[in-house]
Amino acid sequence: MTTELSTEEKIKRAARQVFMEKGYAGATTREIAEVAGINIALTNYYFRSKDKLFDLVYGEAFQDLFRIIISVLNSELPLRDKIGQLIDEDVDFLLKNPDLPKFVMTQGYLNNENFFGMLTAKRDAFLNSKFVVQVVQAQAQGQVRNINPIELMLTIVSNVQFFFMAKPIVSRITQMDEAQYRHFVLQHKQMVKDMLYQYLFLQPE
Amino acid sequence: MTTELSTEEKIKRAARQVFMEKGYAGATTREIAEVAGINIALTNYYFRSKDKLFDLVYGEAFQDLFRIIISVLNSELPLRDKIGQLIDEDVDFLLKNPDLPKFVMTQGYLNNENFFGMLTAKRDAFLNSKFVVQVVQAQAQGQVRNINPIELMLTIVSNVQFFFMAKPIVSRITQMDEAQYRHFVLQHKQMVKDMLYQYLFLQPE
DNA sequence: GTCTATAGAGCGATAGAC
DNA sequence: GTCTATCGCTCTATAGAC
Repeated sequence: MTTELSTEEKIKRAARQVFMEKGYAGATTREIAEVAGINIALTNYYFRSKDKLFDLVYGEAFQDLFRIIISVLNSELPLRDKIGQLIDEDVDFLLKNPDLPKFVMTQGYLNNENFFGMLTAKRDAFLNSKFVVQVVQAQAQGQVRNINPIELMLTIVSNVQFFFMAKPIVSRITQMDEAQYRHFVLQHKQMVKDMLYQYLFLQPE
Repeated sequence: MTTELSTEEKIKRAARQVFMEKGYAGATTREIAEVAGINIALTNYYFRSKDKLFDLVYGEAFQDLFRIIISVLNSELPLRDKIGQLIDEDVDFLLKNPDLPKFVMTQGYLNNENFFGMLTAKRDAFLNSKFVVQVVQAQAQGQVRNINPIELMLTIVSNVQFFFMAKPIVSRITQMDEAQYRHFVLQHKQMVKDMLYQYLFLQPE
């Protein structure tokens, strides 16, 4: 039995759902209020405006993802396992927030100063992470192919996010239902890992 | 000297630009008319409604991409070169239509019957392509790793599209300007090729 | 805190003059 | 074909009662 949520929390959850589904322009405060089971006036009472509510929802989701990723980047795992776990965590997160990539890519949101500052901070956290040290060291020892760590990270993300962003189109083309698609994505993780390992880790001759 | 465009063509180009930039919900017929240098009434005179104009723009862009891809799939190239060319053509197309993936992924467009029919036709064209025959044959001969051709194609697309979809965020994180980002994407093509070749083509022992 | 009612702006679409 | 003017609608935001 779920405990009764505060009105504020109900609005935030409704906003997350509707914004993620429709994007900023496509979402309306009316629909958010309806989903939350309250009226429009209350959304503005708690969050001042549609803009501010959007910023909040968007910022929180992003923070969550980055927090997880950076904690993996700085974990004690060896490089190979760490790459595997980055893929696992990325998939897990997106299974819970399947519309986030769409949401992220769609919004002309990047002029927002708060968001820009956050991005810069995360970039620095990445560059100073244990992960980058591990990559550079392994490359110096000739164990790992010489690729820019940022390009590597982006390649990992690329191979995961795509299947969430393109889900509507891919699941139609492949005629998979919800459960089948989920299974496909989980299985695809292993292919991505195999591909990256095979490419990255150089065989001793 | 560009020859003078017809009003119809001016509207179509303006619509392409504005829809790709803002998405369906974010775009307004007023802005399209303004970009085209005409008034709102004319957009409706030529294209009846915002919906129909959107369908047209979206459909044409999609057709262009699929036409190129399918012609490569059925070309006479050996498998390795064909995969390379799929990557090249995909990148080339997206350099000319950088907002198409965003446009595609964003729109809750997939309920449209025309579009669904088109997708199904393209899926069949893929499954019946020379490319699929080549993959299956090479797999039967143990030259290529056993992966579903659709998953392979999606992986190729995934590794290209991402850098266009995520461009605003990636170019900010990496602090690259327009020219630098273009160079990065072009260079990244080779990494994707190397990665796929390394993974797919099995070494004879 | 929560509601109803509504102001004020912007939207898509069209009527009607030229 | 092209325009101006405007209708009717929906949106965000808020005023004001409870």
